[in-house]
Amino acid sequence: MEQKAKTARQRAREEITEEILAAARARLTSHGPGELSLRAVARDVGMVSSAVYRYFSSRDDLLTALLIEGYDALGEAVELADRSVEDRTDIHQRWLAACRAIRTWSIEHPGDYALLYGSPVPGYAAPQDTVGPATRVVIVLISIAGDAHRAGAASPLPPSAAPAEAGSTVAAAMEFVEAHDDLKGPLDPEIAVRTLMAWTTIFGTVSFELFGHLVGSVSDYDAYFDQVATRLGSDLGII
Amino acid sequence: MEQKAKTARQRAREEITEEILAAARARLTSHGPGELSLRAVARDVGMVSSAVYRYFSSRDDLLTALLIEGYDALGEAVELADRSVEDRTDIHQRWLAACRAIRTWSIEHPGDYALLYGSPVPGYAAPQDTVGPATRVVIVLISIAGDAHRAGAASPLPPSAAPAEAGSTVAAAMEFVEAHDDLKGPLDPEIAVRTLMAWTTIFGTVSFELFGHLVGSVSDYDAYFDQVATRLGSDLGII
DNA sequence: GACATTTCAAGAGCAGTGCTCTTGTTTGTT
DNA sequence: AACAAACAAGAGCACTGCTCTTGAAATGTC
Repeated sequence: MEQKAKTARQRAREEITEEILAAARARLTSHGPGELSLRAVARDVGMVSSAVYRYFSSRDDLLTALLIEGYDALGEAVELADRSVEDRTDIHQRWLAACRAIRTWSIEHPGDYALLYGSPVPGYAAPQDTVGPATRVVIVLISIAGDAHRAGAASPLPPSAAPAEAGSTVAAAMEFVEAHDDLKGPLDPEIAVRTLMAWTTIFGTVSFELFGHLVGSVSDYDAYFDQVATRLGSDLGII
Repeated sequence: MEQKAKTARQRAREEITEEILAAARARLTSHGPGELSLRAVARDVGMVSSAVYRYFSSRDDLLTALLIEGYDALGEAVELADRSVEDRTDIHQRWLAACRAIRTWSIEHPGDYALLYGSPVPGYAAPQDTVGPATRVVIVLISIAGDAHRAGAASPLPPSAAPAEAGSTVAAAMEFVEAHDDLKGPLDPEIAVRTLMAWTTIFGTVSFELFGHLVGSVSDYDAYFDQVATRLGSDLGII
């Protein structure tokens, strides 16, 4: 029964916490993560800076909260994009939709993207709470690849010149996949390597686009990204 | 004749400029680019902060100088690695050496790497002076791919599901290559796309390793990188 | 050689930052 | 009503990038 009475203050706390996060998020899209000023977000929500420390024990703490929110938002966008393809056997469309969702979300949230996938603040180690949300994207990619191969897609062959021990280098990833409930069945080492590579290439492409490394090389970023995504799916043997 | 007299002061200027850059570079390796404090480097070289402004008109100016130095250092390391392969027809070794050089340099200079390929400071547009040094790495990769295909390597085929206009998306890159003196001959659009992709994947892999996104997925980073580099060369049709 | 000009280093100062500590007030519990 | 916990505000510390002013060198000119 004290829930309600308690909630009176707790609800205020949650609301203010949310207000702070919203203000921080708003500042994040215009400025970068490094420029996020705790005093500025405090002013935005009409507080004095020291009051914010009752809700977040440090600036890094605030960034961590934003980090988790960001990973979750991106993960949900990608999951939604995959789920939106009604014909679940249309691997090509599912793959393309997931890849495009990554890029679209990133372009729409450049500040968040820089926080998630840009250079981390030195001396700042992302706490364990972030790894769960952070894996949502790659889980979507892996499940698409897994569905494709369970449906009969041929596994890509390792190049003849490849160093021998392909599987052992990504053993951790394969363990993770097999321990994950939503991903059924074991994972071919070659597919594991290829999916990791594809994941890396997608985010490398988005990073290069957002950070300006493709200026002068790529003229049509939308078309280029589709070309990349298609080749990645082809190299994975799934489209 | 006044060169010597003038040089007395100018040489001191150059030396101090170099000292500042060295101190900044030293601080860069331990802390990140965002944390680079102009006042701290001033203290390191025994000056007061305001004196530094005689040598660099702003903090961004200092960062730009470090940016150019970094691109040049990385470019030179990669060029050297390629040149060190005596048998110029051994494309496999050249490709692997160049790829490994990128990773090795990046791991040895994480601060510089974050400056070059991490999230840029918002509102900071890299000036034109940086694009020359910045292209040195990709030029090495393109020249290796070009040598391979001139020596008879088969061009990779675009995937059957690929969107039609492959070449037009990377027309700018192809123009750049054809205008570049050290790169002889025109460039197959498919090779252009594939080389851009490989370049992206290499830096994506290094970024993911340095920024901690592969923790829990990859156990042996050296071996994993070699697996990636080999597959990239294979997808390019050059090894 | 004496004078004038430019270059340089230093200091003070401004507005901003993250963060801590103290003070007074509000809220919730007994 | 009394007490404890939670809270907002302010002052303050050490730091940042950057500007402006002051005084001292080094350089160029007569």
